[in-house]
Amino acid sequence: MMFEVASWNVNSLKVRLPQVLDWLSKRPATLLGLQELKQVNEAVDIEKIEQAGYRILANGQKTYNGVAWIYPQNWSEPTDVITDIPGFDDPQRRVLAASFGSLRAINLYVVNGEAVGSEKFEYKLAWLNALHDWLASEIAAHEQLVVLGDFNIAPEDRDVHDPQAWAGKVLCSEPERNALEKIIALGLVDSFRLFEQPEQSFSWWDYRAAAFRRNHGLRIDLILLSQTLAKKATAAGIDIEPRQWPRPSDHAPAWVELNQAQPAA
DNA sequence: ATGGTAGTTAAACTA
Repeated sequence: MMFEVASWNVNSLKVRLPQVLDWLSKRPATLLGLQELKQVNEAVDIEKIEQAGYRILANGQKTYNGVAWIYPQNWSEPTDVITDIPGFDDPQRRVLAASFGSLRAINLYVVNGEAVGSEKFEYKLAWLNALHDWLASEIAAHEQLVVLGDFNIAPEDRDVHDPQAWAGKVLCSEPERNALEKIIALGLVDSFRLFEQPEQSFSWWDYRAAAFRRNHGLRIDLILLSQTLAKKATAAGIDIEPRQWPRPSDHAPAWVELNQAQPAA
């Protein structure tokens, strides 16, 4: 009675949909959060997804951003869908919360932030601050909560291939890490660290400079669990195989296995 | 080495 929750920044769903369905074909009972769709909902190839036995709930945007849940066809329809941080005015599609039975699932594409001190960096911190306040109420309301996505923050130095080179830089800087710590301190657990992991485990590698071949990566794709769900986690990891496929996303999928009946299966 | 690559969209923007 297990299922899996996973997170994958696909950097264009149009390009990567075949890879997504290929990846899911080997792990059928999976709730998959996608980021960087780079397409509007109307452009998503729903037929291909349904042929593979899945459904999609999307919050898309043209060219940039966009998030979605892909869930098994035999699950009941998601409810209580939220597509924005409440009260935070933002034209960018970065948030998708939905309930699958008693499972509350929040999918995030956190602002990248460009460079410490930039305008986009200030937007990132404001966004994270608003996220924190919203998640406080979500955690209070839902015992079984998963918050996942591309956080664009490496939580600790062990999540960075060269901590000295990245020290103080965007994705690793203190203000970002503090904001993430504050969110986790609301009562969430980084599922990846519940289990022993290989050193130098990363989820994102720059396309440039042969970064993947040299494992010059960062772990910025996270699956955070509420205390109740953390107790049900039986394994977690990052699957680097799709990063080795032709024409890959620059991110690899992160996953966690939960010892629990599938929502409304 | 302030480079390099990838996606979208049509020269520039974002990552």
